Amino acid sequence: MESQTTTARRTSARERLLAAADELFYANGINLVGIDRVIEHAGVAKASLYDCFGSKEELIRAYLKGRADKRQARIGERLAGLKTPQEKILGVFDLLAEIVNQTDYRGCVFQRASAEAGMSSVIKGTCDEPRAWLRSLFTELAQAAKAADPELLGRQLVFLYDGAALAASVDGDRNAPQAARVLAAQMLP
Amino acid sequence: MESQTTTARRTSARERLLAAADELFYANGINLVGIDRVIEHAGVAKASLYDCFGSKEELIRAYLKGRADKRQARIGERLAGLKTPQEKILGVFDLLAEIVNQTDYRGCVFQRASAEAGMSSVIKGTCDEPRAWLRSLFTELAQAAKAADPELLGRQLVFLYDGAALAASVDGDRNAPQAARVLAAQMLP
DNA sequence: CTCCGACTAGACAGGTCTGTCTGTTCGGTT
DNA sequence: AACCGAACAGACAGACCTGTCTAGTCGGAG
Repeated sequence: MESQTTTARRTSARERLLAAADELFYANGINLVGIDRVIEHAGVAKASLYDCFGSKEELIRAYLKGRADKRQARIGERLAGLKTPQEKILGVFDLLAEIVNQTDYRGCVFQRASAEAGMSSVIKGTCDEPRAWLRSLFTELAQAAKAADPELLGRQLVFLYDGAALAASVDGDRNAPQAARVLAAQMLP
Repeated sequence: MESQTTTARRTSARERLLAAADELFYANGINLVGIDRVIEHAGVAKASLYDCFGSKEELIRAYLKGRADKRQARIGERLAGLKTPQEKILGVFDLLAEIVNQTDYRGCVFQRASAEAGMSSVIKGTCDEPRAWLRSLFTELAQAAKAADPELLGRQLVFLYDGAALAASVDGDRNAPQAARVLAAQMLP
């Protein structure tokens, strides 16, 4: 109990910073949000940010990592309730359909961060991981579904996923994931 | 003849600025490139930039417009040499395959600018035009190919186009357009 | 020859950015 | 009671940003 308070205090600033960064970075883009806005929104001193993270880049990395873990977990949960690999593949698009219909949806985090990244290999690399993970997932499911060329099918499914996410945010086509799902269903063996 | 020199001088600064902006904005992102870098790279005085364009945002708009016109013309030329709508649709992916294999390819201009745009409706809107144009093109070709649902097919083709461009730049998958083309070919009636 | 319009060079203002540093408060531990 | 670690407030440095302004150059047109 006693050490909980200490822990609560220590993580408190960190978690509030992470929550504020998550909100502001996603809503406005990582380059257009300054440190001052983050700490103000988090209600935290600037020194606390640099004690916890050391740099803005590291805060961004933590933000991206958090998003990646969350997405991975969410997809995992969804797929656990589905049986065939075909259902699981389509389930990813169903999940995307739910996500893009959230009012504050602003596009895929990793697509946007990659576009904003400039030459920072740290951020680029952090974005690559969840992208590679999704591609692997699709490829493995394609293999389980006995696709003729699982590797090709996996890549094509990623095209559809990315394209639908982009259309939903940039073009405002909120039904894009459904349209992508229709095509995905036709591709499955 | 005499007025050509005057015109040459007037457009000279403008064109050098546009060329420099095109190069730097595309290579580094519109938000990470400052005015000073543009004018230095163009070999032009700062006042000339503000005489020609009035603001950085307008320079960005001109850069995007130039890219949009160029892409549109390039696709138009390519499609003029092809006969059936099916060939034309696949021709767009063939052209994309050539483009992403350029060594300095850094992804779709409009995808990236959209991601960087923040709340500037000017830039957002300028990105929307070429995107809408491509979607219309695909939809019309789908209609000409007597697709069951041309509107749906058009959107799905855009998903593939965007997804392939993204995979080529972000994931370094330079064969993405070919993989997208294979799928596009299967979709056509 | 004189004037005009395009261009140049560069100082400047006013703001924002990241990151550092000083000094203080305060709860929990020893 | 003394101490320590975490968080606080906020000034500060140094860089960079956009945009404005002054002052001068130069070629061609009237």
